[in-house]
Amino acid sequence: MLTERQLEIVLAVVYEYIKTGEPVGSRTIAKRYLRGRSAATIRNEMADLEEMDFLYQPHTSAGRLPTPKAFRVYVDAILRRQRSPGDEYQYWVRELKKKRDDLESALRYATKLLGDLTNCIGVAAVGPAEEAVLQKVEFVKVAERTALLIVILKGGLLHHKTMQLPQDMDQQTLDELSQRITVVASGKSWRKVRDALLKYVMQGLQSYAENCKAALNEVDILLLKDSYHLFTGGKHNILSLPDFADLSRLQVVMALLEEESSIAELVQKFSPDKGLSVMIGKEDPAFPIEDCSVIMASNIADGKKTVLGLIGPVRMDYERSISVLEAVLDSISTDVEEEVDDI
Amino acid sequence: MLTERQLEIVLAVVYEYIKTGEPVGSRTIAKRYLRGRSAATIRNEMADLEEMDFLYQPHTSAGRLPTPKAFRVYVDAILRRQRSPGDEYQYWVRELKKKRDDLESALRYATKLLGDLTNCIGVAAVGPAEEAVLQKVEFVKVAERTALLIVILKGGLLHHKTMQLPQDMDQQTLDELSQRITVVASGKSWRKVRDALLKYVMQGLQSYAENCKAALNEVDILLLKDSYHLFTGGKHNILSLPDFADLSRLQVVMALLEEESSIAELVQKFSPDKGLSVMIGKEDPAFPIEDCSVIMASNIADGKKTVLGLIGPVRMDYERSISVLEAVLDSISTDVEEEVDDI
DNA sequence: TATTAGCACTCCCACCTAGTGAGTGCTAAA
DNA sequence: TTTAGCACTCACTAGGTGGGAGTGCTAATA
Repeated sequence: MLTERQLEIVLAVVYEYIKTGEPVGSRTIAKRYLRGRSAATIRNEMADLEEMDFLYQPHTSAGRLPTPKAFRVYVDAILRRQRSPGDEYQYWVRELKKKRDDLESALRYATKLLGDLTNCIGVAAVGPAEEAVLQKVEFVKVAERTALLIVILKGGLLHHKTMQLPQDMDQQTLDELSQRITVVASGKSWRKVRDALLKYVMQGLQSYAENCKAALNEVDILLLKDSYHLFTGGKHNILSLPDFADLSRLQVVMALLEEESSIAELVQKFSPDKGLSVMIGKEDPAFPIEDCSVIMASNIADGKKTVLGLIGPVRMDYERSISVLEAVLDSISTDVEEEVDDI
Repeated sequence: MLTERQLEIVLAVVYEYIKTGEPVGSRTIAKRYLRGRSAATIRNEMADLEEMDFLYQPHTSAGRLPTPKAFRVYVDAILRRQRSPGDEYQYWVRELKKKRDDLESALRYATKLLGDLTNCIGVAAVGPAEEAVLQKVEFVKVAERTALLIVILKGGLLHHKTMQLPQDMDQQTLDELSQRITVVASGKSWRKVRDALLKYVMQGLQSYAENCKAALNEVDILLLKDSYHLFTGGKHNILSLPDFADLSRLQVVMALLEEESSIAELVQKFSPDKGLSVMIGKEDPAFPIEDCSVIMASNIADGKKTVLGLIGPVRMDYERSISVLEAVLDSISTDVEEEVDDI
């Protein structure tokens, strides 16, 4: 589809455009990237590339700008090649690792860091605690037919939720229920024990069958179906970018970011085994903003699916952004070992 | 200090400026606000008011703009007079009341609502649970000399925190400790029982005196000294305001908002018995942004100090903003009754 | 056939130049 | 004390100009 030389030109235009933000002329390319050829030759190639929708001119007598298609080619080239971890920002990443206390605050800090290091907006999302290992499950009665469900995960993480009970239940019976669940589930991941649990839990609590089912279901929701919790940081960074000098464009981006639902959709869609992915311009309908790119990567942290991302202008330094993102994600991620033990 | 007529002119200039955003001329004031007098008269008065630092001219041949001093006069006049609850936004406030589930999400929603209704940035902060009534206190061992402290408040609210124990302690002893604290504190506010608690808690746990002290201290921190948790919403609103057409100004505001610490300071300083207060321009050093005003009000919600605020341009519709803020705050606030019972 | 030098052409942009109008300060009269 | 009148100031706009970067096309060249 593209000749070797055309590819070279496309990559050069994108690279130069990312650096300067200005339309790139044939002379520049000839002088800095394809020294053997003259500007006229490049011009001919460029005219072809324009027909093929890799380049376009903002007006007749201007240089060329890359289209999203050209960015795609450029980013794919970066992703294909082996990336080396940059050094300048390693200090910050170590700093983050040092401060890493609970996941929430780590992510909050990470989004700021991501944003500041790349001049983009940092986003983070934690999903359900699918891989987490349980330590204790407890129900506390807080009102008639209302209980507070508390799940403590290994490492001291705590999840809780207020739930309605189909039948009223006194605290003693709730304790019995808590006890039964804890005995079986402790030291294992919920995903593995949930199916085997109901029969055992019901023993001695037959008259509360409905409650038992409801209780297990709520734990299910809490640990497996909990929606993603979002963080963003460094929003102010993009204000200084020339790409967003236009206020109306800025407003669209900010409004979308505050909406959260579209970001959540984006994260939801992004399955962790995808590694790292880059969306350019309006490639993904969930983030339909021209001139914005999204980079996302994910891993497991504290037993939870964790997605880290960057939102910035299409004209961003992808190379740097990607390696910052990878480094930060790496320093957030943890592997929690699970006790091997059956019911 | 100001004659009756001068005051009238100041209020008129502020009012007109808030409406139009343009410098206000003597003719406008004469025609719309002081019909008896001619423009020339108003001009003379205005020259005096300029000397007194209530008005200024952006350039020689322009109308007058109000200084922060003039805004102060205007706002004080509003605050002095009885305010009527507006009707147009009552629908949204009712909606908020309907959705009011847990305090966190209510505040999150409230900040959005505040922002959208007033075209400002909504902020909210919840402080320590000073007034809350306890239901249960529990310690769960999660590692060698590390325990998870869980405090359940009446109504099913939960606070938790990981703490270090001076001495190691097995779960059984931790249970004993939990039990002792719960028995005394349940049904009362922590503030009232904390001082009387230590002696009782130590009984039977003499050899763990250090741990007991540490444990009570941690509950103290969790319930009384916990720092404010901040929310902001509707940040995108100010992007469309002509007052922030200047990107650099916008950037300063956004950066400050993301910093959080200065907002926290602002909230911290604001003591709840102050009712409602308005800071104009750089009146408060904690929010040193020219052309920005802050309105804050606070109350108790779910036993916690709750501050609601608005950050917007100095040129905002104070009348509307104040009444929206009061209405939203009112719909968030709750009074929790406390059981009357002594140790 | 691919490449290149030359040249006319296009169009943005920065700069300048009135012209317009809203609003002022000052003065002198009511 | 108030007001009409008038000269003056200054931001804002529209229209005009020159320079420069970059193009497309053509014809000569390897």
